[in-house]
Amino acid sequence: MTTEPASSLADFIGGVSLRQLLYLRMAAHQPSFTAAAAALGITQPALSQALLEVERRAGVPLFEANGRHRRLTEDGRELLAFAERVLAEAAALRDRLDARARGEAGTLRVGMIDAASLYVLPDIIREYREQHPAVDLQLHVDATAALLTQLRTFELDLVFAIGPPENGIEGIEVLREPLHVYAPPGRDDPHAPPLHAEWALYESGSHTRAIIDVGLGRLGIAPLVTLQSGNPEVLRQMVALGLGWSVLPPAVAEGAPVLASRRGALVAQRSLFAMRRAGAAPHPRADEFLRLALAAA
Amino acid sequence: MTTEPASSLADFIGGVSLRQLLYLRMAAHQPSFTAAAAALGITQPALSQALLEVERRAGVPLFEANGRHRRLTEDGRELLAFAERVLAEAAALRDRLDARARGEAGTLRVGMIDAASLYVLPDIIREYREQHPAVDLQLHVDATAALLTQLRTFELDLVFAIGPPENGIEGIEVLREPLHVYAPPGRDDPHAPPLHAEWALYESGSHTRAIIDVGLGRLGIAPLVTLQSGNPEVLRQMVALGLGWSVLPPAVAEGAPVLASRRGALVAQRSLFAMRRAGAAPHPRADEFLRLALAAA
DNA sequence: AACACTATCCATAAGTATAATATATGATTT
DNA sequence: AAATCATATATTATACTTATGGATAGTGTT
Repeated sequence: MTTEPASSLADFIGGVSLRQLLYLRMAAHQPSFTAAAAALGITQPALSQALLEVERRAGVPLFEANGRHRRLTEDGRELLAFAERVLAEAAALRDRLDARARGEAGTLRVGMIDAASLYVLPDIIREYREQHPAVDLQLHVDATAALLTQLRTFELDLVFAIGPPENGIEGIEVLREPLHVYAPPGRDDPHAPPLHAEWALYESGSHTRAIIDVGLGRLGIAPLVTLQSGNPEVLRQMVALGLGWSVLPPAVAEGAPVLASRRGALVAQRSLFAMRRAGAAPHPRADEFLRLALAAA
Repeated sequence: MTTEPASSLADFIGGVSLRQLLYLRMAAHQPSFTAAAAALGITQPALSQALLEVERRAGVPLFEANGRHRRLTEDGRELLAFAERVLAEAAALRDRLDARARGEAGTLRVGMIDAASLYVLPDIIREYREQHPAVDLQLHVDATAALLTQLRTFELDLVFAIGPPENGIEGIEVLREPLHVYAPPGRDDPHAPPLHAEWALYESGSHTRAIIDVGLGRLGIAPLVTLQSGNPEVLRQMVALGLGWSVLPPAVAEGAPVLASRRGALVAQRSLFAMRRAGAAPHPRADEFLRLALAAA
C-alpha cells in the first residue's frame, strides 16, 4: 500500500518492460485480473505482482479497489494510453523489420562503374525496381577505387566494380570482359599498332588501366598516352574520330558499329565483381539484387 | 553470431525493456560501447550483452563490425528510431504524472448539493480555478443520495453533501447548518405553527428531509406536506408567498431578507461533509480543493 | 429479513527459475 | 602497447509458480 516515491524518469525507464505494458493493457481490457492473467497465459499472482511493480515504478497508484474488482485510476489511464502508443509502435516496428527481412522495404545503395551502368545492369535495375517498388534503390556511378572506399565507409551496400576483391571485401564474379585494342579508322592493321601510335586510355590509377598496362606490356607495347578519361564513351569517340588507338571492352567499343571492324589484339580481361564488405550484416535487398544480376549473366 | 529467428511480435515485446532501449540509444550516440557503458554507469560487458539480447529479440543484427568499433545497421537505425520515440513518450508521461502528482494537471470532478453550490462553495471554486487553471474542474450539483451513488461508481472524485458518511465513504465535516422553522408572512407566531399548517419541505427520501422529519417529530409536529422540492429556493419562495411553512437553513431562507423575521424553532442541524470513497487512491487535486474549503470554513 | 454458505477476486508468502550485472580474461584491431 | 568488443563464470536481482488468506458478492435457508 505504501508506494515508494521512486518517481524519477530513470527509475521508470529502468524498470518497466514492454511486457509489463502488455500486461497493463490486457488488465485494462479484461473484466478482471484473473481473466487478464488467463488471457496472457500467466497466473493471477504473476499479473498482480507485475502491475504492482509498474505502480511502484510509476510512483502513483494505477488501480483502486472497486468491490472485489480493481479499476484504473486516472493516472492509470494515463499510463494505459502510453502503453497503447508504445505497443502500437512496437507492432509497427515489427512489421517494418519483417518487411525489411523479406527484402520488401528499406534502402539499397548500389555502386557501379560506368561500363556496368551502361551495358550490363540497366535491365536488372529496371527489373528490380518493378519487383520491389517499395525499396528505395539508390545508384551511384563512379570508378572502382571510389566505390570501394564508399563500400568500406558504409555509404554503399553493394558494388559492381572491377575485381578481384581486395582485403576486407568479398565478392563474386558477375561478368568477364575481354579488353581489345581498337584502331582508329584508316589503313593501319588493328593487330599491329605502329610504334608512334597515340593512345586514348582509361585514367592512370584506375583498376582497368592497371590491367591494360600489364596486358599491353605483355604484347610489347609501351603506349604513348595522349588522352586519359574515366569515361569509356569518350575513349570510343576519340578512336572513332581517328584521334588515336585505345583498349576497350567490345561492349563499349562496338555499341555503335563504327569500331567493330577495327578490333585488334586481346590485351587482357577484366572481371566485374559484385562486392560487399567482408562479414557485413545480411542484407536481403542486396542479396535479391545480386540474384537478379547473376541470373541475367 | 547466429541469431535465432525469434522474430515474433510477442517475443519482441516480451523481452525488450525500456532500459534496453535506453542502452541502445546511448550506444548509438556515444563513440564506443565502452564510452556508452560508462555514461550509463554500467560495465561494458553488461552493455554488450544487453544489446546482443535486443538483437536476438529483434531477429536482425543491429550492429556490424567497423574496425574495432561497431556501427548501426539500417535495421539498427530503425530500432533506434523506435527507441527514441518510446523514450520521448516515457519522458512526456513522467512529466504528466509528476504534474498530476503535484495537483497541477488532470481532472477533478466535484459533486455538491445545491445549498453548497449556492452559499458555501462559490468562492472556493473561483479560487481553485484561479490557482489551478490547468486542472479540468467539473462540477455536478445533485441531491446527496445521487452524489454518493456517483461517488461510489467513480463518476466523482469529491462530494460535498449531507453527512454523516455512510459505509464505504469517508468524509470530514465542513460546515454545520441549523435548520429552522420558517413561517409564512402574517400573524402566526413562527415558534408555534398551527396544527392545520401546510408545509413545503425537502423531498421525501432526501437526507435533509430525513433529518427534518426527525427534528419536527421531536417538537411534536407531524407536518401536513403539500409541496415537496429538492430546490430550497423553491421552498423559500413558497414560504415568502404565504403558501406554507418550511424548514430551511438560514443561509437559504435569509438570502433575501424576506424571511429573516419569520424564523422559528431550531428543528435540527445538518452537517455538510466533504466525502470521498473509503480507501480511494490519493488525489492531489481533490486534496487541494478540500484544503481550500476547510480553510474558508 | 437475517443468516450462513459458497464462489470470485485480489493480495501475500515462499520457493524456484530466469535474467541482469560485475569481474576476469581473451581476441582483434589500431 | 593501447583500445575495443566478446566470452566465461559467479553473484545478485527479477519474474514466475504454487499455496494460502482476506474481502466481497451472490445464494439459499431459516
